[in-house]
Amino acid sequence: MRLFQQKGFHATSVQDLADAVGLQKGSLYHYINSKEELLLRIFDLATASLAGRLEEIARGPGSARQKLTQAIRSHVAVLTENLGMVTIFVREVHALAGEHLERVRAGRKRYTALFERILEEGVAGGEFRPLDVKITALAILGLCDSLHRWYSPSGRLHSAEIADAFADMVFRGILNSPGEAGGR
Amino acid sequence: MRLFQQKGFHATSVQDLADAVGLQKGSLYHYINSKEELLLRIFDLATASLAGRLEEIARGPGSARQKLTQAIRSHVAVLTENLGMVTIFVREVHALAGEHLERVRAGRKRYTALFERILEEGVAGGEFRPLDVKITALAILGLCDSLHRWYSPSGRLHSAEIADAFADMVFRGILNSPGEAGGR
Amino acid sequence: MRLFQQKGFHATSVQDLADAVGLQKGSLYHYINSKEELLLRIFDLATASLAGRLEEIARGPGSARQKLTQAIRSHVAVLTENLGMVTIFVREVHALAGEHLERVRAGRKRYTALFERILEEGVAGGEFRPLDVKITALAILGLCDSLHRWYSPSGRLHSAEIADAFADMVFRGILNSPGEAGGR
Amino acid sequence: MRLFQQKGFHATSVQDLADAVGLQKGSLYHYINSKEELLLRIFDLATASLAGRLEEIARGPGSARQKLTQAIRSHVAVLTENLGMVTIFVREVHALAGEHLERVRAGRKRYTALFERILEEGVAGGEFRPLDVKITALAILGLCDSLHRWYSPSGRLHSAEIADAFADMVFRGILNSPGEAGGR
DNA sequence: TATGAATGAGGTTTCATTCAT
DNA sequence: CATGAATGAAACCTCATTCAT
Repeated sequence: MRLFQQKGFHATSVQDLADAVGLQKGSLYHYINSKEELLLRIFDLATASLAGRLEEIARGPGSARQKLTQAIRSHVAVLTENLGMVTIFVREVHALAGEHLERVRAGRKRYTALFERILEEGVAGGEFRPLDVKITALAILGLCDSLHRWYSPSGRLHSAEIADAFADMVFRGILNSPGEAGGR
Repeated sequence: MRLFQQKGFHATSVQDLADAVGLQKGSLYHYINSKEELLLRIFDLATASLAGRLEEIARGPGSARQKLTQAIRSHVAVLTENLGMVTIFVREVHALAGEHLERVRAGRKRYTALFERILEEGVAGGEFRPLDVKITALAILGLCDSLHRWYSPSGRLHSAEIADAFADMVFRGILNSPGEAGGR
Repeated sequence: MRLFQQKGFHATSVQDLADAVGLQKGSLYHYINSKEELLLRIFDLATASLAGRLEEIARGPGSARQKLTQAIRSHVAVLTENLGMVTIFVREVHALAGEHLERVRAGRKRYTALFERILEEGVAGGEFRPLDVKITALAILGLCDSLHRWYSPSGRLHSAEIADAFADMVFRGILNSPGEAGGR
Repeated sequence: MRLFQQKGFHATSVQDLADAVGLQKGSLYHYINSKEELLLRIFDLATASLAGRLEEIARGPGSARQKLTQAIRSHVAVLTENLGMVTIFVREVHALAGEHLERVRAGRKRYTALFERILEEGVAGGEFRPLDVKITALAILGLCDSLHRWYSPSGRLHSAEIADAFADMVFRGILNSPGEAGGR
């Protein structure tokens, strides 16, 4: 992961990988079938990490706002705890091909769909404004994913704070509207 | 651009490029010095396209809210009109190296800084809530850039509509707050 | 060595080298890092072969004339025993670049310096006429190196005979001076 | 010549040559038929420069010693006045092929043969010791050619002085033989 | 006389992968 | 479990040369 994140998938050679784990190139092939398969494993891992918590949240109790707050927190947590993994997840989709690509795209679609469902609930229940849920779901994810460009574990902000800032932005926007004061 | 967008930079061979323009591999090198230089040109073009309009907006008159609305519109317009170019811009930064990488990163930083400046104005003038402008700027851009994952010129939504939806989201969030009704 | 000697470094392709050792082009790169590195190895080998014996001779006992005789014999021996290597050494210096070139030039300089030292000793001790030792050292080496243009292991003259002929020439010149009769 | 001398024939591209004369690559081909032909011209020029004076000297009057002195002077003069040309002449023979190579080798052989004839005269007339004239001719040329490794037009020694030093070395060797004092 | 676009072969090198040991 | 030699395709790039304009 470290290598794929730092150098990119194509720029990382099997030799680099072997060096990193202290093996010869050939020996690596006892553990993987191909370099692409290794990438796929990372994608599967990322997909599972992301989807795991979110499904519970989506199915669970609570208002749409509460669910979305939790979903954002969960998403941000996975991102901050697995920065390398998620960077790869965001950046290297097009390094996959054929079936592998399909599999990953399907996983992504399912994940986005969970966000869409929460948004639909909120719109239906009047909590959220009438929204284009498809676009909004992607926009929220795009907003959160911006993290991978600046987040550093040693930075000043912690995962929870970032998640709250993002949630604030998503729910209330950036305008200074005196009418509604904080409160979640 | 088409090839880099569809296959990715590394997966596009010079042979592919030559075929696409109906030349021999070698002949291509009358027009470029290296494959990376070709990518760099795309980045420079993208940087210029994005920064061009934004600088006028940031310097121009109007409230912070008006400026940010225009900035988002401009950004979205460039994205929708140059989907291929921007996709490359977003995806292939790490295919550059050394000086080239520095140049592009610097361009990006300047662009983000313009957004930050508008946000600062808005916060100082009380238009916007107190915000972490750095994070918010990146979040807004991340939100807008999500476009490149789903936008199609032949789709149902036009550039301006999308920009307005994004601006709404950025300013007012997604909550159904009866207090503040639309109005920009 | 054979190929570099026969065709010259630039005219020898990696394909030629691979064919010669019965490998694929790519396989060759398990043993070398680059074609130039291969050339460098030959230079290092030649430098070592030449310098090895000469240092002992220069440091050892004996008159300057004895030392120079031995030095010429040693030089000629290395030449005749490693004709290919030395031909490359003489001909292909300018195929190296940067650090490599420096390294080889430094080695050459050290080697020439040993000849200069012997000449200085001889001049100081009155054995040799007052000489420009720098020029004379190079001239002697140039004289000896002419070998690589005509020597053949199967030829009529053996290494030792050639060395003696060269030494005679160097010490006594070609004039028929009845005063000094042979004798070394 | 400058380029071939500085970078070597193979390392000099037709582009380099065109740049140096302020033309486009294509335009150069109004003046030459091929890069190799250009090299050949240099060889022909060098051959002519060297052979020109020497033939007169060899045919002319005078003792063998006088003729050889003049031959060395002439050779050294051509070298010092055309350093680039001669460097190429010495270094790049193997860049030629086929007929061209034959032509140059033949020219060289004729040139060496003139030296051999002078040596034969000297040996027959008792001026020179009994010598292997073939080897000696090449040795003398090797000795003189060493010039191209260190001579600089701006250096301290002039062509004539160098030629005299070489002639001294060739005739009398380097030994301090009190019997024969200088005198040419 | 000069251009510069185009060629096409060939250059060196890298790479993911295989496999006998 | 590990090696490392070997593969062979493909990568990017350079080059001498040609030719219509």
